[in-house]
Amino acid sequence: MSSIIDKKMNAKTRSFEKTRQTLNVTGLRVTNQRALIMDIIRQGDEHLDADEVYRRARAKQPRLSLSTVYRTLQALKKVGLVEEVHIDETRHYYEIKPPTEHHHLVCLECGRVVEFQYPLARLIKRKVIEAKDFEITGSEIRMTGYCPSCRQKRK
Amino acid sequence: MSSIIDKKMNAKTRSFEKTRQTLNVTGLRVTNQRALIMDIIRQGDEHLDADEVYRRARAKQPRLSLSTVYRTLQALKKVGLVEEVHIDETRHYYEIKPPTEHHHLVCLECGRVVEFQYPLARLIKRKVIEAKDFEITGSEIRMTGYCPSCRQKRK
DNA sequence: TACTAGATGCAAATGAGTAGCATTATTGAT
DNA sequence: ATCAATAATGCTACTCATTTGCATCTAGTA
Repeated sequence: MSSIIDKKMNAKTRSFEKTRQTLNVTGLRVTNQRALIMDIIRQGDEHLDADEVYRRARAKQPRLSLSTVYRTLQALKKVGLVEEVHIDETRHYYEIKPPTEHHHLVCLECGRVVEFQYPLARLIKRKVIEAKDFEITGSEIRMTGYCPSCRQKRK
Repeated sequence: MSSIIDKKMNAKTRSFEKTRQTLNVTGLRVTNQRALIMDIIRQGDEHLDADEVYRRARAKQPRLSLSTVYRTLQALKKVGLVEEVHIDETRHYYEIKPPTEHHHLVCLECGRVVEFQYPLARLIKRKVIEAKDFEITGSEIRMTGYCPSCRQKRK
């Protein structure tokens, strides 16, 4: 039975279904809005802010409201499915919680964001935990500077 | 002549004068408002947000406006005299640009902020520069977690 | 001392994020 | 499959940090 369904499903539907599965185990109710929002973040190659998620989501579900986007983002963050990143100071961005730790490098000129890997956790966490006796739940490195092409232009 | 003045000056006046000197070399005009604001940040042991700076400043100069605080903070940041730190997501905090690199550890429960030293620059910058060819101008680590006393309470 | 660009004060605007509340939809039990 | 309980949604109105426009003032300089 599910094989028939499988054959009918295109790539998009399948991704959507997978998202529903994922949501299901979190205890959150599985609504179309949530599945859609999460799907958008999963598909989104860049970091998306609430408004961009909203714009993309409305293309599919015009009645969806911005509050729902905000609330869903908070909910997904709380259950650990998405991560909130602080790339610039004016808004929050979201990405699917990544399996490998990475951080962000922001060009002050053009705003381009480059990710870089760095095992901050392993190196620093232990020291900080020992020294300050904190229980660490999250860590983020944000570096700012100028990307190659902008550096060129400035000269 | 200056010796007479020196004798008349109390600690506060002296700090204020020092601040004027500092401002003078930046090319920024030395106004009472700016000297006062910078002085407040210098004296402030904690991290201050714009509103707290405003409150403290008005005690001395009641006519000073909040816009001036914001504009001054931006100006001081631009010339590199103060640093903007992103401890929580709702507002910006400011501190005198420190000689030794340090970062912040925020308790998610009580909001307490603990600084910790870590030579991020030396360790990571080189790698990032090599790998991504960025020119790095600033870096910030923000770790979140639970401080000892809040951890206690949670149990 | 007079000029002038840069700084200030005030008030109004902006914009991200939140909250209240009536309506709707999901889920677990019947 | 139906239904009640309750979580989620869609509005709209709000909050609150930060910004902006503009008339006025003032520090630095000729």
